[in-house]
Amino acid sequence: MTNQVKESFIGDAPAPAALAAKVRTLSPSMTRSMQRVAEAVADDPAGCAALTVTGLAELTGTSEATVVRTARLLGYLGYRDLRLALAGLAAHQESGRAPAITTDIAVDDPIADVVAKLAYDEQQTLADTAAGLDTVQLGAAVSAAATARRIDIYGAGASSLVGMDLAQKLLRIGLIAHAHTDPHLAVTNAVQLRSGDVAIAITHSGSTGDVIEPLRVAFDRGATTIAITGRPDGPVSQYADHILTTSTARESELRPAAMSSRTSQLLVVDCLFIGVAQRTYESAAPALAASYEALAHRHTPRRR
Amino acid sequence: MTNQVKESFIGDAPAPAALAAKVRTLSPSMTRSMQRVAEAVADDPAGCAALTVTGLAELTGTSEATVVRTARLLGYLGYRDLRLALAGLAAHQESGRAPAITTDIAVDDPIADVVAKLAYDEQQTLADTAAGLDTVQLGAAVSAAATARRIDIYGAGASSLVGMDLAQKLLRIGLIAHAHTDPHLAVTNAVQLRSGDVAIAITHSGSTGDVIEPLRVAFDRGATTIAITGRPDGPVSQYADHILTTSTARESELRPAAMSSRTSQLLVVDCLFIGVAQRTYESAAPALAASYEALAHRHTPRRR
DNA sequence: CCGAAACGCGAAAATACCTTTCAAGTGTGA
DNA sequence: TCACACTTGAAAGGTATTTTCGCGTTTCGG
Repeated sequence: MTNQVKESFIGDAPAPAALAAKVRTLSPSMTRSMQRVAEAVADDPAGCAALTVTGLAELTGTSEATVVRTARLLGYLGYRDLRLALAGLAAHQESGRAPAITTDIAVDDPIADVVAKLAYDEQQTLADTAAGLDTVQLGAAVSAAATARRIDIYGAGASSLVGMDLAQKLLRIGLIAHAHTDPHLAVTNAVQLRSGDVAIAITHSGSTGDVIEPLRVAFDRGATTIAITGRPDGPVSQYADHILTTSTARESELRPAAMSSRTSQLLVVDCLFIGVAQRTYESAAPALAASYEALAHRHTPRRR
Repeated sequence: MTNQVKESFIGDAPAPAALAAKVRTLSPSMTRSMQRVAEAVADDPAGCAALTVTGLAELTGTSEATVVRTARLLGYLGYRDLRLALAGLAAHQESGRAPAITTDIAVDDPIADVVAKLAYDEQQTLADTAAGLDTVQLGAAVSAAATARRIDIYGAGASSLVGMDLAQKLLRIGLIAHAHTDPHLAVTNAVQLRSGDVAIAITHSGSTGDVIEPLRVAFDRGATTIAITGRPDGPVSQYADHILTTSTARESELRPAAMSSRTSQLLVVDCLFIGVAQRTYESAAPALAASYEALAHRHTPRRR
């Protein structure tokens, strides 16, 4: 039995092009030696594809066991599987050579460079997120949200804004959505949830207690729970029926993780929203039109 | 001895994409069973890449030995080598069918296409924004904000979230910033502003009365005013000392302008923030570190 | 039509490769 | 300082691939 689908609960998408991104996402949860292996693989996929387990183990100064463990963590069945993916990736990058080297944003960068670097980084983040997003999970999340009686959203800090953004949009197409910012009220409200309701937790770190707690309660109450997180192996996933992974961009001193993760989260949220809007098109379209119409009156006429 | 170069006089190049052609060329010099194997490989490279020698042997009704012999004849070191090449080839042809990401998002697009299109659109928006952003205006805005006694931010609807995002970040580096959502309170507060203060209005349409009004008051009071808008010719610009232009992405029925403008606004806001952080690095760095430290304690430990 | 030689082919042995287990090493918190 | 949990590589255990070997078949000269 070669093709058994022994999918792992954590990372399961074979990830075609987004390997580098995946390495970055999972890197924090890796041990030192695993990181060495992952790094080698991300650095030179083509080269590694030519190596056997033993070869890669020697190259990275680790053992075969570690190599296999790393492959598993990255979502593959084993090293053999990873190697095949690597071969595919190598063929890919051979055709589309994109150098695009960007250095970190420095304190003394002129403003024009800041704009360019920031824009490039965010574009990269979007590409990574799109590539790494599990469409099956997303589809499931969309289905749940589209038919939900009510949707509760939890987020803290920067993520709370993403939650509000989602809530705003869902409300616009006539769904009952609410973004909670107060953790106490969130829990209090979560108790009211039951099967047929949907709870969405947004946390980059995957371990924000204030967000996990209401999700846990919702989960226990039988609601369908969704986690949007950059750490799919984090505690939040315990209570999530569907996990949507955001990508982790490089962060620097001037650009904390909270900031770069937002871009990724917003893309995921937008996808979720569009998906839901598609499913509920009959009611969504008129609702959108109506809200647009209502807003038009709040604009002052444009002077020419 | 695995890698002995027992060269075959006929074909020796690993043949990247021209596998089908090679099969046809070599076909006459193959025995019947080898032809069956070669045919299977040429027909469905991706499928074969997923099979082991044994699997492919069974599929073609031949033996492992024959499969290996065929691989050799095709110019590979063995079946393992062929399989890797096959994987690469499969990845290639997969990338061939792009989901026509330039078209609008349709109601019946599969979820995977939605993700691709959305990501592509947002990337485009970022590029446009970065290209169209006036760095002189941005520099001036940064200077004003970096030295401001206090910063008030106005936004309505989706833009209010962008305002909050900016306020959150400025607060994190020790500046006094406040994002107003209530138009009445915004005006009431704007009255307090004076020279040395900064007011920022965020409006995509450039004509949102609720946002223009407080900016006007601030302007009249002598504060430095900044407008972040997609319509630099709109009414809001009358009262803005510095205008930062966001780009307008294509909008469609499923994707209202409010949604696509957000990406652009956030990039501008990020640039503004980074600029300010650079200028106030001495105080910003420790403040960032402190807020990071404070948050660390709100994370539940990660289960391994 | 017959027999010998060459060839095609697959079963099974041999090998290389991958995976799992396990125990020793290492750091960490009480 | 001890106990505990986590890392890690060595080695055992399985699979997949390659090689060997010999049987059956075809071919061709007599």
